Amino acid sequence: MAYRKTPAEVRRLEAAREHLIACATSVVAEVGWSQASVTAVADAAGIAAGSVYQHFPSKAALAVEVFRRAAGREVEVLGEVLAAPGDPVDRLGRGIRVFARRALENRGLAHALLAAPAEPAVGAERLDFRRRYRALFAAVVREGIAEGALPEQDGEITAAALTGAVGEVLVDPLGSPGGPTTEALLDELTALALRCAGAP
Amino acid sequence: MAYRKTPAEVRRLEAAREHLIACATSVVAEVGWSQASVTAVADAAGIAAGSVYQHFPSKAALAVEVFRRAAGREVEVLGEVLAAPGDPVDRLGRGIRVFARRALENRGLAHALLAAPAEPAVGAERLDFRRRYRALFAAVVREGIAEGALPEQDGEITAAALTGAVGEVLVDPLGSPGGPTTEALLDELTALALRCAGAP
DNA sequence: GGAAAGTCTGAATGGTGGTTCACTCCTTCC
DNA sequence: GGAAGGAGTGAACCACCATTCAGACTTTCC
Repeated sequence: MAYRKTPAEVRRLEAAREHLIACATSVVAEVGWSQASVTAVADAAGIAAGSVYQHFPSKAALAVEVFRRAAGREVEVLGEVLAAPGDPVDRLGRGIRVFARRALENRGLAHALLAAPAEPAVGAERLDFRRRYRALFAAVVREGIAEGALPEQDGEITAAALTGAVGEVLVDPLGSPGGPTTEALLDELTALALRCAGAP
Repeated sequence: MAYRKTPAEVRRLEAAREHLIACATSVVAEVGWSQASVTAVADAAGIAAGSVYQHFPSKAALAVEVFRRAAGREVEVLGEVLAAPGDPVDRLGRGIRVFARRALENRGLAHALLAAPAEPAVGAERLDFRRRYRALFAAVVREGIAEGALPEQDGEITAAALTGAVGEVLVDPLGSPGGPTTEALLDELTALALRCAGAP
């Protein structure tokens, strides 16, 4: 064996991979999955198209990685807010607010995660993502019911509705033009979500 | 001029076009937009691929027509229910029920209209479709507010949320397997929607 | 320094699917 | 009946991308 990867070399490769993922994420957030060709992504990362295949076996694999990273961050943040100690209804409101604020702050990415047309592999990932969101919301709703703060209801359905409602409000051009300010939109959305769950 | 279209001929062409649209709609409902190739649609209609271009200038034009027809029917039905005379809150509940029931009865089509990946032209049509749905719901919500039956709120946002909520609950695999019955799901969804709008 | 073993490149390859077009078949009208 | 012109056909065409691969360039290790 005349070649063993030196730690520096390993780090360099790792960094290149991360850089590629980061650039791909930007491209996707800007132009959507369908326009994010291998060439476009490679160009953005400053490498040749062929080099993408040093890091990922296929375009789909890269896309899935991009999705997982971004979605994972979101789920994690939401999970922390919802799992904090305190009144379930308060936490639900704060969770909605965080979910919505983050989406509004990075609309492109939010759109990519929630709605933008994508290849099947990413679509499957997205289902999982929504399911995880749903599970988080459902848990808090159930807690609220147990405490008597929320009326009897199917937590799963309410959770799905919350995800859908926030997604719909955000994805469509409601928040951009002459519409309400971000803060007003967040207030309205939070109030709506609490009504939706049946909070007084 | 040695050829003027006879009425019978015109009717025959019209029928062929309608037949093509109907078959295309079925194909789309069954396999989604992305799998509905020109060849697949033509096969379903029993004509050659090239013949599609006798009726439509491009695949996108056919897709848009298919979408418009189906979406138009839905908007019309919902519009009738929501515009009926009577208590706004009642009408809202009935509207949600109709929206949801129709979607559950033809899941494939509902999925195609609401969520399935599609080419940009169809995507644009879909935005319009959702906007029309929103406008219908928003009008009823505003009526409810004016009558004092619903609390103060931004009708547009509530309407968007209702659309998103119903869509999310329906599109994802919530209603198919061991989940609740259709009727139970409809009840739950209606209750949720009314809570969402702030009905007592 | 130089051989071995990578990494990187980007033009060529291949598959997919919408669109075209030369041709056949059918309807109209004299 | 037959000329004129539209409708229908389906194989060929073409554009678009993901993917590959032979060669150029780099790094490792003796």
